[in-house]
This record gives sequence, C-alpha cells and structure tokens, in this order.
Amino acid sequence: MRELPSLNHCSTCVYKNLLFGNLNTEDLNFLNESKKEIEFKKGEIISEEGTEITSFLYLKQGLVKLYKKNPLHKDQIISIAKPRDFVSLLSIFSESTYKYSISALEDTIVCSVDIKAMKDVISRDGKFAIEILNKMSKMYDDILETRFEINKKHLRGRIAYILLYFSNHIYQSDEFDIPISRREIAELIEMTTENVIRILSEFRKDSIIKIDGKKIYLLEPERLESICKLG
Amino acid sequence: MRELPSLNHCSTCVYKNLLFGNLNTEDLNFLNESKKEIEFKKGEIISEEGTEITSFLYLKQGLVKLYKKNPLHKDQIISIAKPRDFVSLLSIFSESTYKYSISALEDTIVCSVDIKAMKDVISRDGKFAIEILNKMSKMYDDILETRFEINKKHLRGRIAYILLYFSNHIYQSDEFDIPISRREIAELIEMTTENVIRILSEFRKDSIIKIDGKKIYLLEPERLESICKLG
DNA sequence: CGCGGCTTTGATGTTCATCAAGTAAAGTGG
DNA sequence: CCACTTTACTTGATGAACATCAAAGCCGCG
Repeated sequence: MRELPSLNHCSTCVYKNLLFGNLNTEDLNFLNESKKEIEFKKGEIISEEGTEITSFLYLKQGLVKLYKKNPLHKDQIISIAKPRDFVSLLSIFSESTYKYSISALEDTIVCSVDIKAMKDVISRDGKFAIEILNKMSKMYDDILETRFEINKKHLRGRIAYILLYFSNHIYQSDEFDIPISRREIAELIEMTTENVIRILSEFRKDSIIKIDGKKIYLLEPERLESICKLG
Repeated sequence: MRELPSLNHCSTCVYKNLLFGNLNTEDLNFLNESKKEIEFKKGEIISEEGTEITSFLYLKQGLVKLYKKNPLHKDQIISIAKPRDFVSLLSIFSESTYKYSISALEDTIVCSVDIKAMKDVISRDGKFAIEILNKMSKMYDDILETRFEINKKHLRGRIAYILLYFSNHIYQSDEFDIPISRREIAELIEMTTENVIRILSEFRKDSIIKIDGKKIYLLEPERLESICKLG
C-alpha cells in the first residue's frame, strides 16, 4: 500500500462521468481536495471488516474481491469487482464499520474520498443523491441476482458460469489468467476446492477448455454457455 | 385490493418516525397529498415483476413475501417482510420496472406514495436522501447476509433457522400459525417441499416441535438454536 | 533444504433431489 | 350442497450429486 502523488484532478479523470459527471465545479473541487490515490499490490487488504469506514473508495485500476471472513480458511467471496463497479457502495451508508473485507487480486489503484465530504455533497445535491441511490441499488440487485443464479445451478453449471464471467465481464477474451486460486473459485461459487479442480479437469478432458496453470483457454465457449444454462 | 378512505395524515402515523421523522411540514404535506392507503387480501399480488414502478410502497400492516417468479411453480422467495421493513426500497431506484413480485401473506395495508413525489423530496432534502440510503443499504445487507447464512447450512439447520425466524422476528412467540405453505418454505430456504415436510416430521418425532396443520409450537427452542448453529 | 500452501486424483459415504403413490383439504361448477 | 378437480401435504424407496477424507506431487519462500 502506497499513497501516490496526486497529480490528477477529478475533473480530468476518465471515470468522472460515471459518478461525478453532473456535479458543479465547486463540489467537484471540494471532493478533489480530500481525494487521495492509493496503490495496493496484489494480495494486499484494502479494507477489513469490522474497521471503521472513513472514506468512500473508488476503484480506478485493477481487480478486487469482496468477501466475508470465516474461520478456518473458508471465506465467502461475495463478488469480484473491477473499475466501474461501485464496490465501496456496499453498506457504506448503513454501518459505521465495514461489513465486508476487500482485497486486491491484481495491483490496484483506488481513489479514496473522505466519507464526510461525500455525505456533505450528497446532502446538498439532490440529483447526486438520486444517482448514488441508483448505483447502489443496481449494485446490490446485481449481486443478489448473481447469488441466486449460482445457487440454483449444479456444480458443472457453476464452473461454466464463472469461466464465462471472467471471459465476458472481466477480460473480454477467450483466454485469460484466472486471477484467483482454485480455493477462491470455490469460495466464490459455493463448492469445495476439490470439486472445482475435478470439474475443470473434466472440461479439459472434454476439450471444452485448455488449462495451463492459471492460464485458461475457452476452446468451446458455446458449450460452456449451454452447460451454464442447463444448470 | 381496495383503496381505503384516507382518514389518516402522515403526520399522525405511528410509523412516521421510521422514515419521515425529520421532514419539514411542507414536504410531509406534499407526500401526504399523493398518498393512498390500499388494502390487499391474503394471497393478492401487490406488485408484479416487469410492471412499471409508479409508487413507493410502505407496509403499514400485515405480512408480505418478496419473490422472483420461475417457470413451473418453483418461485424463489427472497424475503418475508413485515411493517417496519422497507420492502419497496429494493430496486425502486435502479429500475423503472419491478425486479421482484410482492404478494400478501396476510391481509395487508400498504401506503402508496407517488414515486415522483418521493424523488422530489429526496432531491431537495439531503438529510432525507442520506436516510433513505441508510435504510436501503441496511435492507440489502440484511437480505444478503441471510441468504449466505441459509445457504451454508444443511437442511435441518435451514428448517431450524426459519422456525426461529418466525418465532423471534415475526411473531415473538413460541407458538404461531405459519403464514406460508410447505412449498413456500421450500422456496424461501432453497430445498424441496418433500424435505421440508420430512424434516418438520423429524423434529416432531423428536419432540422439538409440535405440529397441528399450520399451527407450530416450539417445544424446545434451545435445541432448535443449536441445530441452527451447527448447520 | 524443508515447510506450508496450492493443486490434483481417487475412494468412500452422506446428503439431498427425484420419483412414485396415496391421503387430506380446499376451491369450482352444476 | 355435492360431485369433481385441483392443490397441499405426507411417506417411502432409489439413485445422483456432492462433501469429506486421504495421499501425493508441485512450487515458492525463508
């Protein structure tokens, strides 16, 4: 973890329009003043459940996992988030301490805005408030939907789902390095590590995918689609 | 479904402080004007997924279920809500159509406020906006937590969980009429109807509960607690 | 170099869904 | 109000899906 020299102003940020697009100059400057850019190396913990929430975090670059800790190395991963996902919106307005932990799956840069400053702006800009409501609601709906989706599938369907998820939503490619371990896949789609490996091997034997350590090639994405759909 | 003569003003509502406690008189009157009280009989559908959201619904009396429809009588019940729960906050700000259906499990009275009026007030009262954010976030966090809780349990643990849920959170009593069918229990805690019945019978044979149709008596809630905890 | 964590495969048993079949209850139309 | 139909509830038998246990190879790291 390392604070970066803050060279960029929010007003020129490529992600400005995602959330801050309609703010007036004054409010944007106000937020920018309390803003810090922080770099986290792969594996570092960005926020830990139970600790106090002091800032609104905004994922600028990288990939993170959002999870709940459990005893005995059996965490529950709630979701994977990339830039444009509003990770930090979860429970930030309902609790004074984090309900979930966040850690970096890749080298990651987050923008951190003081939470009080954020609430100030929400309080005085109603349109902004509505926008935050929208984003938050979408984010939660999405997570809920995904959880139900995953839970009603059989294990093969879950693996297919998660492979397609990485391919379509994260990497936009049929080949990619899986950013998480087999165990983490298990923690994400609620099954055992052994079965993750077993089913990946099955898919490999059936020539649906090719595996080389962390590297995955989707040879027949259409078959994955149908395995995913049929459960 | 029947619109009730609107005798009560929001300002004198027992639930006013839950959400509208800090509004100024003007805004409260404004909301009150667009407010309708509607009664739904047990079994009636309050809102249906896919239809347009035109109002913010507020559960004043009764009990409802929130669910997603599935083909072949296998819905997914997302949660049960009673007065004080902000059912209608789910996805109301992220979508123009309902993402979930809501139906009445008991005779129910809802207050319906025009959604535009609601957004107007949120836009001009920042503190109110923050409050809505809080409530919404809490509601979602709660549902998410419950889903993970249920999913990591075995079937006996799930049944124990749901019995304790009705006992502790809905009826505050060791005996109560279950407001939902065996199939709906199954849809709520993700198992089959047959197994719901089987495990209820087990609990009955073990004298942990007593069953008389819809009437349930928790004879040994402590044992249920431990079954629930141990999974 | 050895230790711990990650990965892999096989064998085994448990949990659970599915199928089948029957009774009870509730709603429907004549 | 009664025959009829549908829906809810119940129990048992069976097999499939899955977790658990065990053991071994691999890799990175101090």
